Amino acid sequence: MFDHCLYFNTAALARRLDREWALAYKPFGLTTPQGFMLRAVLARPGRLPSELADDLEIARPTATRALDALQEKGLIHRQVRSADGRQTAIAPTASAIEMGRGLNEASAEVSRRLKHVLGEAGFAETVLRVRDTRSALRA
Amino acid sequence: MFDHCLYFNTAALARRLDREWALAYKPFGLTTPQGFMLRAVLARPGRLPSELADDLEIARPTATRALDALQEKGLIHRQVRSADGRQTAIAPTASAIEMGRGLNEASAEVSRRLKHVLGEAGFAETVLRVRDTRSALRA
DNA sequence: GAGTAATAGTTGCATAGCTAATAAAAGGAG
DNA sequence: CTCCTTTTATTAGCTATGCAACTATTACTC
Repeated sequence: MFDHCLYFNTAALARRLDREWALAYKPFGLTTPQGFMLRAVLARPGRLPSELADDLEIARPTATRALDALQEKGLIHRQVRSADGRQTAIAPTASAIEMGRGLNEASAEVSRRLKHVLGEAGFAETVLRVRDTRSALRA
Repeated sequence: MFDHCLYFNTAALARRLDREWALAYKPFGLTTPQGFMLRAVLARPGRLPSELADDLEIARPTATRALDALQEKGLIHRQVRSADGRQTAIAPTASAIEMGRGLNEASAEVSRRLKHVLGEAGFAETVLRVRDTRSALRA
């Protein structure tokens, strides 16, 4: 019925992919968004919530909530910056750093599996089209 | 950071597109998912919640909630089927039918605008790639 | 330097989505 | 017929997301 609708197809695919990732991150006690947030923190420790929100293309309050969840699990901590008291640096805990390697391996495994199912070329082409579409709608 | 991740790009695009549709449906007092659900009901009155859930590729409980919202707004009503007491037929109210034309026009307008921004070919190609990816992950 | 504007983060409130559990009806086996 | 299974729909509980409003801090203006 909505076969030709970009929104419908995109949203349905996003839900489907979330299930893949959720399964991969479950052993770490993380949901999909939490897993991505933690990977972003691990990739560049000390960044601000607003920067992380930009990275993940989510609203700032959503980033706050994801960070709350990670803090609750003892995976990140917040440190108010002395230079500017409005800003808080987000750093991974030792426990998160330890988890990092496994998390990246699990992530790579999901990508591998998807590429296998979709074909290397099909996967790349789809990512490209979706990213281009996002860029075009940037405004 | 997640430029090559299919999930990240797809989920971000879905959120971006939701904003377009939300704007278009706002004058009708509907959210994006509610608008799509109502269009599905209007397209084929008398169907079951489970069939609508399949159409929209959402879980049955999610369909129940969307229908609750539409019923609350006086746009659909549920009728238990006499043939099988487990099933309920979903029908649009007169008010919903009246809204139907405007809703479809607003929907067409969104598609038109997106095609204009993305280019007719780019739009079609993206829809195709996303739909094919969904099919490939059907299993 | 006092008052105003801007900025970072958070909180409040609402919606959508899922899984698991429940209720009710129908179907099937004996 | 009675018990068990299957099916439809719903409810319960949780997470993610966004907008709007609020707080605290910094920056700017005069």
